[in-house]
Amino acid sequence: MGRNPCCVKEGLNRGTWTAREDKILKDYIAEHGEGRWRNLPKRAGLKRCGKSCRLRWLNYLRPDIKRGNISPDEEELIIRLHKLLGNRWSLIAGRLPGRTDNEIKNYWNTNLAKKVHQQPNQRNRNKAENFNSHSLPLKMEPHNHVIRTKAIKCTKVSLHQESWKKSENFGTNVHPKAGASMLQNTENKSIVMESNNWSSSYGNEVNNPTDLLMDFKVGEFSLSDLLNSDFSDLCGTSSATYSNDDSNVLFPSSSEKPLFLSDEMLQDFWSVQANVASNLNDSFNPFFETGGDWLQDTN
DNA sequence: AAAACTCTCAACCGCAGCAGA
DNA sequence: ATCTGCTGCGGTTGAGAGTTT
Repeated sequence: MGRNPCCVKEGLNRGTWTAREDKILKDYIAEHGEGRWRNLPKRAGLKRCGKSCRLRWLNYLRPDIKRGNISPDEEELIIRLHKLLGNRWSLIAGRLPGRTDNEIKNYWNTNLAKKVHQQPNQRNRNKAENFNSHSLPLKMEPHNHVIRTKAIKCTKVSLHQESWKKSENFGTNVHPKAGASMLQNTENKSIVMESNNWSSSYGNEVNNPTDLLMDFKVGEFSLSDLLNSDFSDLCGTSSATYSNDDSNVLFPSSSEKPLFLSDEMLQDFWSVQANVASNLNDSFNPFFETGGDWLQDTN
C-alpha cells in the first residue's frame, strides 16, 4: 500500500550540492530543458533524487535568479503581498522577478515576521487615529486578510438577517451580462462577491437578500489566477472578458465560499497591482469601478 | 581563544493537485 | 470513476557562519 517513494534513497547524495553536480545539472538542462525531474538524475548521471534536482535548479541554478539582498522596495512588496496572500510563497515570488519562493519564505521567517509583528503598519495606525463612532475597529486578524487563493467550489450561501442591513441599504451591483453580484455590507465594511445563477431570479435588484438560502453555482473567480495573470493577460482576448454567453465568464474558477474582502485588504490589493494593472480590459472595469466606491473611506 | 549561542538559508520531507491511463 | 505517477508547494530541519560571552 501507499505510494512509491519519489526515488530510491539508498546510494544517493544528500546535503549540499557540489560544483561538479551543479555543472552536470546545468549542462543537462541546457541541453534537454526543464521537466521530467524523476528521470533526470538517471539520465544526467547524478546521484540525487529528482526532487532535489528540481529544487536545486529552481532555487539556485536558474539563470534568472537574482542574487543579493532584498531591496527595501521588494521588502515592502513582500509585506503587502503576504498581508494579502498569507504564506503563499510561490505566488508572492511570482510578483518578484528573480526571487524564489524559498528565498522569500526564508527572508520572511528570519526578518519580516518579527518586524511585522512588532510594528503595525502606518496606514492602520493613521486609520485608527481617524476612528469614529461609525467605524468598526480596524484591527485585522490574519484570517480576515488573507485571500483564499485556492479555487474552491461554492454550492450554497446563507445570509443571516442580523448581519445584513435592510435591502435599501445594500449597495448592489449586478453586471448585466455576467450576472455577478457584488453586495456591499455597509455594516461591517466588507463585501461579499457572489457569482450567481440566482441573480436571474430577481434580476438586477436584490429586493430581499435576507434569509437567503439557495443553491447557486458559482462561477469561477480565483484571485490566484488574477495574480498569476499579471493582469495584462486578462486584457484583449482574455477568457475573463464578458461574452454573449453569460455564464461563468467573469469568474473562471470555482469557489466553495463567497470571497470576503475588507476595504483595507482591497486597498492593498489595488495598490500592489497598480503597477501591472495599467491596461485593464473594459470587461473588468465594472468590477474595479465598484471596488473604487468601496474603497472610499466612509468615515 | 574557545565555548555557547544565534542566525541564515539550502535542502529535505510529506502532502495535495493534476493529468493521463 | 478510480488509480498511479509526476510536479509543485509550504513547513521544517540542520549545517555552517557569525556573534556574544
